[in-house]
Amino acid sequence: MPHRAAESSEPVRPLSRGEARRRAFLDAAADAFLEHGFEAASVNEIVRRAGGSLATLYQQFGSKEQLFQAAVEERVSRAIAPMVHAADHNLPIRQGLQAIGEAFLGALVSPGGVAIFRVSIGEARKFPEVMRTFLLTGPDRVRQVVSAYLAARAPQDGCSFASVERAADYFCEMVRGRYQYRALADPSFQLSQDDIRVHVAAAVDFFVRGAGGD
Amino acid sequence: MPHRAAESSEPVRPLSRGEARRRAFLDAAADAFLEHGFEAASVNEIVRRAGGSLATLYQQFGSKEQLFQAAVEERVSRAIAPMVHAADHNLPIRQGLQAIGEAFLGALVSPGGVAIFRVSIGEARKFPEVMRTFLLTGPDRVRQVVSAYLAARAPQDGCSFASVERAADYFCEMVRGRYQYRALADPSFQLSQDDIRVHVAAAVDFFVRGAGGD
DNA sequence: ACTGATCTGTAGTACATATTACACAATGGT
DNA sequence: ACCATTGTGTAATATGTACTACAGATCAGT
Repeated sequence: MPHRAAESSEPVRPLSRGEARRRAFLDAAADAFLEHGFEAASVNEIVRRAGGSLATLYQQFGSKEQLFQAAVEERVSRAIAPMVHAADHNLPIRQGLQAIGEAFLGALVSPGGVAIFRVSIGEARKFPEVMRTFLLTGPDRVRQVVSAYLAARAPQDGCSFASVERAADYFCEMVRGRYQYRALADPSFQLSQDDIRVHVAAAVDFFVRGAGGD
Repeated sequence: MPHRAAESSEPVRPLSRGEARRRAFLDAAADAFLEHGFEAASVNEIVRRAGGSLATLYQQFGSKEQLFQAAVEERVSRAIAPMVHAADHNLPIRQGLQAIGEAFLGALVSPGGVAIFRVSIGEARKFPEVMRTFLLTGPDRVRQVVSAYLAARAPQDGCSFASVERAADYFCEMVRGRYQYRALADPSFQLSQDDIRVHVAAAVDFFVRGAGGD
């Protein structure tokens, strides 16, 4: 037994080399799965792109299913991070919602966001865990951010709601609007920063006036 | 050449027998594709369920792709029909929106609706036509119905909008809310008729008050 | 530089599945 | 009742792909 390693059940730091390969595999796998879906993506193709060896991949992940799960979940949680920082409780209601809404809609219609959405939903029956992760770290997290912001800021701006959670829900769905559908249907569909601003501003206006603000 | 058939290029009525087989194929195919997705569904399994013969299926549809397209598109357009009849321009705004909203949300979270949504989006990259059909006969159609209803009825109930189309968009998205996500994530998720009523009523309330009604 | 472990490259296995070929049975108009 | 057309059953082809086996290269710690 090693005398310097921690006596706990830690995996003894299989760090540098294996970890690098693992990262490369995960990245290539996420690309392939997000582009083609689970069934249509080929493991050999993933290895070819990642540069490693098929044997190593199977030693590290065990099966195509587990690789899919790991790759997509990692990509999901990474894509959401920037959105959380858009909430600033010191901004007045219209500006605050505008900032959150723009970050949200921008992520939704980005190619990466569309791909994640598509594959999470498309494979949800075979991989309920992936869908669960997507929901928890995606829509639910955003709703939570909006909800916290509304609770903290809405009263001093004259807005009130029967239920803050429901109001946050409504706001998120209004921002999504039809644009996510369009992006899902047409890969060439793009929203400029201006489009996003305008659409979010309209939603904020409808929302704030409905809640008694201004 | 037959002396009674039209001299045009009509397919000479291959009616009764072929049409019956065709229906059976389409139905079994839709079931399989909606359950497993395009890649994972097996043509042999479809034939086994439909009862016909593999050769006939290929003679009628040509390929798995074309079968998928025909089967899913037919199922899509059939699922939407009942929703259109929920719009009654003589009902006052709250009742009218309530009726449309209940029909909409009920269809969205029904097992069939969830399956159609999942497969349309999941296979949208490989089958953009299916996604297009889904959008046109589904969300777009509902928005159109809501939009027409609002334009016809909102003024006499004291509601006004900067843009009727956008307002219709918002209403539809508010009704969807988080429930469609939940249904997508959890196959056992169900909404009772009461749940639907309550959720739609809350959305109608928020929407009508935001638009200056009541 | 040496050694034990880990990664690499290639090739092979097992299996599933879309698609076709062909001989035979059922059908429907006359 | 006949006959051409169309559906049926089975089996074969061809291809792709997940996964494994194994010999050799590459690395990390001493």
